[in-house]
Amino acid sequence: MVERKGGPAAPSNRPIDRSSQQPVYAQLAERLRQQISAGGLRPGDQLPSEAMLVREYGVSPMTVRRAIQLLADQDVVSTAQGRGTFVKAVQLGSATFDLRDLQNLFGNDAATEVKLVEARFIKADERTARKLQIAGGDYAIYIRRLLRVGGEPVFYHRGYLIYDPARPIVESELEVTVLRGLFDGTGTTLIKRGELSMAASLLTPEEARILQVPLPAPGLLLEHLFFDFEDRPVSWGWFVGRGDRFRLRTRVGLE
Amino acid sequence: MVERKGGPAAPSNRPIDRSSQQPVYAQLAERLRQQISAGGLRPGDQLPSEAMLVREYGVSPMTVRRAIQLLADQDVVSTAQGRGTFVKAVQLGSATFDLRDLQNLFGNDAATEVKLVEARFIKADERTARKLQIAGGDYAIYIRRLLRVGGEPVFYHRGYLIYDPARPIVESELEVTVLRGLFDGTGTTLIKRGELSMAASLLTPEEARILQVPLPAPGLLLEHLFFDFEDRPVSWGWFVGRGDRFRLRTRVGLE
DNA sequence: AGGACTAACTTCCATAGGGAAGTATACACC
DNA sequence: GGTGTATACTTCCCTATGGAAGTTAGTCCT
Repeated sequence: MVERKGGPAAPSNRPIDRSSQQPVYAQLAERLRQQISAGGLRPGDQLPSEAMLVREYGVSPMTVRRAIQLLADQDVVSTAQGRGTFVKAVQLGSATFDLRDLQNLFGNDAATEVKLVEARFIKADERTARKLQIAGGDYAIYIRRLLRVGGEPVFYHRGYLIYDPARPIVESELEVTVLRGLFDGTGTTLIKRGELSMAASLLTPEEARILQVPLPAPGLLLEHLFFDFEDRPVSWGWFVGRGDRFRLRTRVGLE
Repeated sequence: MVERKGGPAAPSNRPIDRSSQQPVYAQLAERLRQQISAGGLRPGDQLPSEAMLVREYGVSPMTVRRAIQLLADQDVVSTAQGRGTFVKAVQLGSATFDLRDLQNLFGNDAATEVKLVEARFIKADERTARKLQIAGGDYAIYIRRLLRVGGEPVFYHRGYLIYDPARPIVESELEVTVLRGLFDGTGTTLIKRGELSMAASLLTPEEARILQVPLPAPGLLLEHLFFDFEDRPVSWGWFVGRGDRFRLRTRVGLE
């Protein structure tokens, strides 16, 4: 048997595939993730130091850092300067629900249709005026829209829009396609930021009628308030979805 | 007036502060973000190329890449090899609700208490057996817990735990403190991954009684299924929160 | 007019090395 | 026995450079 003269430990598995389409740093991150997933490294355990990984896999320090940073971004490991890199335990608190599932409702599928139920001028009541930062009694636009998938009502959307002839957004917001644009970013570019909140509610009689469910019924409420690039409110509204049909899913941990 | 012989455009603002605590790449990212936020760069616009930013700010290419990658991670810009880097429009679909708010309920505040309502053996019914991947009729552990903040009930948690003397997790799961550990990752390290889902529901009479609300009432339902490092189910359960008290918030866009 | 090729851009990847900043530990000293 | 100090380790940051890979626009040839 011939003694290796290389490092103290033999290269853990097969070496990195330099001809692969996948970048080296991604391959390295994948290796480490697999070691954790397979149980070779448990939560709290310290990973080999960057210098060791450099020797072990024969890659440059920056590449190793890049791989570890990737894992840190994904909450798989945590790093502490001067101490080392450690495997993170699963955190329920780090779970994130995103609205991409909801976005998929709009996507691709031609069976999705948005119907404009109503659009008219109203005088803003006290709450609406406060949200839109206009004077009470000023005019705003009130719109109601229904999102149907395969003929079935899924989402009911109501909102108030700023009415200001100097701001062109109103016109485009009335387009039924704008709903979809809001989700995938293809729509108007006049919005700088938005505040969202989600809660469970009881459907009002009107909501239940539109969504065609018997009362009492639960609804998932998604409220949104958008601002333009001058930080002025542009629109305020909310989606109401059937509680029994609507579910957000996510995962924590590995794989 | 003396003509500058440098680049075509003068250094946009003040130069990077090399003595700052904040790393150079972070400062650069912050500058670019501000330019976008102030409206100097609108959605769809192309950012200066990496080479130009290198000249403009007098930093190395890798540092520029780092800054841009940071913005790309945060969905502020998108990059396309060979074409350039562009400012992204606000996407509702990229919004993420995370449970950190919920985690804060447990944190620090001594006014938070977890009360163990019940814990006993049960024979798993068909649905529970399927979720936990055990035989129907096998024993499992059923626990009910109530989370109170400032004396008021906020969350009601029910769950089924695998009963297996060979697996030590059961003991620790019964500890009331484990709920908190699940959120911040300080608890048991035996969990490899989890599947979560969230929906709106009507409170059952039992839930309404425990949460002290009159019927009918909405509830926010958070279901969870955890697996150990052998990919076997460990626990299945769900949190029910008062719909009128419970709200997840988030933001999209800048600032 | 239409198609192949070239040149000039872009982002992306990886290397090699230097130094700053934080942490833990062994060891001499009082 | 405690206290400071030196040392070795860690992650972190930045530089400078070379080339791969993708896109776009123009030029030249047919």
